[in-house]
Amino acid sequence: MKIASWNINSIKARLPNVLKWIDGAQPDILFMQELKGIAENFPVSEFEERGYSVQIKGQKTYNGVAIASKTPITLISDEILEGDEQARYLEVEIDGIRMINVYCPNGNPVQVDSEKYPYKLRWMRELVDHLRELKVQEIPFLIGGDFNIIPRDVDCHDPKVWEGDALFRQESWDLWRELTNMGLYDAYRMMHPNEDNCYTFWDYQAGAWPQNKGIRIDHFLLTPEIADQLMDVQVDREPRGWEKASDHTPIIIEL
DNA sequence: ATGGTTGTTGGACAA
Repeated sequence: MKIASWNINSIKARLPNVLKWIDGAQPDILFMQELKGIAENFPVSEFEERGYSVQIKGQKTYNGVAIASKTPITLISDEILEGDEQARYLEVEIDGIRMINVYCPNGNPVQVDSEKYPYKLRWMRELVDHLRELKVQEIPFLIGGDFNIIPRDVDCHDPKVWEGDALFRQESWDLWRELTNMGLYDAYRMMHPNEDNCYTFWDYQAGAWPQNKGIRIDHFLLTPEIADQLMDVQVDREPRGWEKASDHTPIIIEL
């Protein structure tokens, strides 16, 4: 079973690229983030024509997440923070496996007069607590998406550039540590423990892509039962080089 | 240090 995650940065702008990639890569399941539109405007039929069911949590202009799956999707929950206006979370069951698609808050700018960073930490705190609860209930699960956390120095081209950034600071690392220390396995690092050419995001600006100045912020985390079934993990850099590319590229796990 | 780009929108704001 191939499961992919891709921050597509607008389903409207990216539809041709997304369909092209799906037709080639043939994932069984695709997590999408940053739809940047309401559910009513999601091109459901384009996915159904290709044999996918779709679950959407949309919002005007910002955020938005969706899951496309070859086998039926059962919705468990579509928010992690109660009453959150931002569409960032989908928890479902597919093929008897609990799956969570997240678009975690970016958190920048980090400054006293901005609510962005406190919101990131609040959101992630709620996520960590919820995943702990799933562990207590002994529910095997996988969680994938744009975590907006650079786990370690090796996950970015130049740690100096990211110093102080919301994606690369102590509170974010502490939360990542909680995720891994509760027994969730970073799928990419299971298969590629020392790979430094591992990036999933390159900024549109300043030639980040041609100079390969990227960061690894799109992740899959697996409970041990799922991790035992992991066969392969790849980052597909090809779509980042296409015309009208998203600034992220897909990460694919194979169970 | 700043700005560089893309997307939603039709001027900022987010990333």
